[in-house]
Amino acid sequence: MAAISDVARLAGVSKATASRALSGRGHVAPATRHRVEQAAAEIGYIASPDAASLVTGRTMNVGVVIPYVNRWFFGEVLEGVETALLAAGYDLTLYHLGEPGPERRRVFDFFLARKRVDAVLAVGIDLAPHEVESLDRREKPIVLLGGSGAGAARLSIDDRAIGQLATEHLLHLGHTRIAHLAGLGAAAHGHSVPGLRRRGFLEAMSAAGLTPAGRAHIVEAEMSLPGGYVSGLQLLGHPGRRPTAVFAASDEVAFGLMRAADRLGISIPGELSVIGVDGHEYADLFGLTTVEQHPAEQGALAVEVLLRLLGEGDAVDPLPDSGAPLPTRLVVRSSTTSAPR
Amino acid sequence: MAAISDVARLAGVSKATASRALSGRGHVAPATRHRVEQAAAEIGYIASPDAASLVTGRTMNVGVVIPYVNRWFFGEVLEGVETALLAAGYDLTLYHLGEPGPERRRVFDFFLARKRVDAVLAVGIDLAPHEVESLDRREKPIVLLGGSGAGAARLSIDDRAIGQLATEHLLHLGHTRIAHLAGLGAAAHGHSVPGLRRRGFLEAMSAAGLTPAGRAHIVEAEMSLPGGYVSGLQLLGHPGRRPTAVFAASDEVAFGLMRAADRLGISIPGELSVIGVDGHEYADLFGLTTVEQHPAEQGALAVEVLLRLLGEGDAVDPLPDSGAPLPTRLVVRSSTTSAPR
DNA sequence: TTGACGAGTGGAACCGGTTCCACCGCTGCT
DNA sequence: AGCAGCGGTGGAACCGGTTCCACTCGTCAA
Repeated sequence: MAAISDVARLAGVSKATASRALSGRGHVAPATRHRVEQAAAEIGYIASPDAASLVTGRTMNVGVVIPYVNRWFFGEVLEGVETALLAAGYDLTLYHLGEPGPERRRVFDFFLARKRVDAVLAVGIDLAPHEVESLDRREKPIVLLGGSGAGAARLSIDDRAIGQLATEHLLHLGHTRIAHLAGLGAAAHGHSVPGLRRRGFLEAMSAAGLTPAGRAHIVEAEMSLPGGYVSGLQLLGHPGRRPTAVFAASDEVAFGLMRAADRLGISIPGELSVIGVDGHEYADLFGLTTVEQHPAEQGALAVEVLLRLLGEGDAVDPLPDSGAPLPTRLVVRSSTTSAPR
Repeated sequence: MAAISDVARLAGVSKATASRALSGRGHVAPATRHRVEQAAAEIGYIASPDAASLVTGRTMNVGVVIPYVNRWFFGEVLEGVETALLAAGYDLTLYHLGEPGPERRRVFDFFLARKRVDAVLAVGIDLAPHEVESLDRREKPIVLLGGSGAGAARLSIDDRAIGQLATEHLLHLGHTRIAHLAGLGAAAHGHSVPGLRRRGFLEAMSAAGLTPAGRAHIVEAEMSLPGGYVSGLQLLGHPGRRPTAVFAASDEVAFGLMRAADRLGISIPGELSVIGVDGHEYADLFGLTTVEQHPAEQGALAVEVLLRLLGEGDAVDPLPDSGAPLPTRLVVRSSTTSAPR
């Protein structure tokens, strides 16, 4: 349709001047700028981002890699990221990485390697060294929110401290038979989110002189409500040595556990205290005690860091709290209470 | 980095031939093609999509406009859409439209109007005529999944029929005092999703010779779990003429209602039958009777239609069931039972 | 008065592909 | 034998911007 040369002709200036006037770079007399803007508006000129990208090398587009969109935490992050990017004039290209597989390789080698994104924001993903390097080589900044990957900027909460804090809350209430509904892979991957939360749990327990009753008191669950339900039934199914309190690796897992308790006729918090992690939007409704984090804000913050890396805005102000873990907060509700007797 | 001219030089051919060899368009001798591919692999050549877009006008990128990412239905659709687009080699640029506001205008006038997307897929959004027209003028196909917008290809379930079906299920069980937890705006916007479901409800009721007991038996709720809880308390709060069955406009609303019933000590299904709509992943766990739809499949189907409109693939095979409503299915679980006495 | 400098502008190269057109040589048909 | 037709290839234009460089003109300092 309308190209910048049309605008230039209509305004009686050269392409060069029209470009300067519209993009705001370089010197243009105010009167000229006005004429060009007028002309652009008149013919409904819209710049082609492709042409601009081709020559500047900047696409104004950020790739977001995320393992789930339908888990509360990730959906919330995505919303925060999208809003922040849009506000900065950036597009967001979404890559939903399922379980590690051949698809994943395709995303990194084909989609992200092309010159279509200026940077990559990975949420809750463990990046392999060659994946980081492949993006590094193309000088695309990477920001990690949670997850891991050597050599990339990284924001995250302190999952170990969270596990500790949640467990200590239960300990302070006098519980001693405390179980942990961990995320899948907690035992196998010590550095993963489930792994760190599990470690915090174990540290708090042993600091209190307690050892969880064997593997019966640490059960792994898929990090979802149904996962919590299934593993919850398993955990609570043996009436003999049933725990009086459970630290669930996420709120969704906790909801599933509560549902399982309900099904088994175990009252909460009377017979069982439950604490989760996340600050899920339903936590209040279900009276779930939890360690809150704020995924939408985290997403916005990650975008801020990313824009800094891209040299956007005044490079003067330093990164906000770079290095420090993101804020979390213990919120006590009705799902936890003192140990029975 | 490496440009196609480098590949061409290394392979000893012209840019033109290198381009043909790599893109697969036009005639190239097998031996030549092989030499070019070899050369491309050797220097790690990756084509610049910007340059290609500039000249072909095709971006291999689809804009997806969605009002929520953190509602189950929408998250599920998004996953389906993303997977299908990725498989076809397309990128997905996400635009999260909050409530109608100034942001929305910006998305349509600035982001979508540029030449960066080949087509737009709008999920659950009512497009204003000028929004459709603005995209039409730029010859960008639009596919609607749910929502409305004259002049665009549209896929949707039959929300009126669903309301009718759900209500009839309750009627068949002998209920007569049936309430409806409608979505926000159901009364005001008759053509919206909540509006159509409400209409189906009313039609089924009057076909059975019943009239809902005034406005006390149709309450509007935000289409979320907390929304269903709040409005559920309101609906069930008057013990006098409490309904024996409720048709909730979505599964999430139904979950909230069930939670409210729980809080009020009303047993389900003993004292109250509940039916929802969606086929939420938690429905099975909570024993919720529902009219299932399949958002991920719907998303994939919408992508298929979109690719057809873009002339992708063999244009021979016709649109799948174009015009016919998307499939839904009544799934009876333990939240509904015969009317008391 | 002269020269340096900066604002303001135009010409042209350039980004990295795709595609039109011309051309060559070979096959196969008349 | 002559020519149409096609496979195979290269040259060059082109997509729509941005930016380097050169140039002019006016101002201000030496």
